[in-house]
Amino acid sequence: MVFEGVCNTGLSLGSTSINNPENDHFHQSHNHHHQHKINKLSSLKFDHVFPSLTLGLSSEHKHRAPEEIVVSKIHGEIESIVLYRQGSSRSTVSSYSNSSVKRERDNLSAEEVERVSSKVSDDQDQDEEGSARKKLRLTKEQSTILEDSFKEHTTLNPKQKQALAKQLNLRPRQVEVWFQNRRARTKLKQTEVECEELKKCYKTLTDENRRLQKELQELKVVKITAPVYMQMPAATLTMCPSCERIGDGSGENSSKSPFSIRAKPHFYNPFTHPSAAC
DNA sequence: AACGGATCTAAGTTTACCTCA
DNA sequence: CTTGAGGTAAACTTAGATCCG
Repeated sequence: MVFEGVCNTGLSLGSTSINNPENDHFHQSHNHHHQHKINKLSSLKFDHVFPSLTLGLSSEHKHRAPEEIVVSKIHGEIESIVLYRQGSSRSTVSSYSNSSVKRERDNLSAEEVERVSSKVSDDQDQDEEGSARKKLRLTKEQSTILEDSFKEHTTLNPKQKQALAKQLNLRPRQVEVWFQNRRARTKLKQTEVECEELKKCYKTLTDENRRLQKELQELKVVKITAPVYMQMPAATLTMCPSCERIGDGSGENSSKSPFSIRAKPHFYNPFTHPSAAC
């Protein structure tokens, strides 16, 4: 085990050396101050990213215009109303999921899910005026496509967002929110990994400290029984684990005496050197 | 150069929904 | 079958940074 590898977790949020599979994606967008420029560049190639991904939706759904309202009927009753609105950063929820339908959701095709799970109150104005917000649950297909997209790039430029929203039959705002939350989850996961590394580091250091304390006690006993050490301050006696010399940490004449005295307190790195206790 | 609006993101919070005991 | 707790994720809010006219 190498000390630096354990403790250099880079827990500075966004500047880490942990080898996390998601890390690269995260750092691709770390410097978001430059993201506007990056987005402008990356938008040029976005059309090649998902050349053939579909949700199995009808062409009319795929190319639905913003603000279009689709009403589906099942057994003669209005079963769902799907709104596609744009331009509202304070998006009100435009879909409602029937609880009896949700459990079946993942077994349905995207089209079926859209038909049966997206519902809205009769009065959209009421919805916007503060009725309980309803939460859309993404289908497996939608989640998969979003995840794939996230692997390609952790942030989206407007063009990418628009294209993805169209592909998924979601509002661009929903795609945007998903990416925001996804980045947050990635970062949280990364932080948890780093936390675990720090715990390991702490435990190793604690163990080593305990071992060194024990060694110190033993050396104090040696000092008492061996008069040759009497002139050295007991509390600063140390033993180099590699050459097994004893020093007092005061500085001079360290190289020639078998009882070396170091200029500076020596920090023994247990991760890069074999333990003296072993 | 300074200013203000538009836009984006991170961070934190709220809340709908789901699972499970 | 119902219920409450806890977890998850979608949606929201806020603050700060950057760009651009």
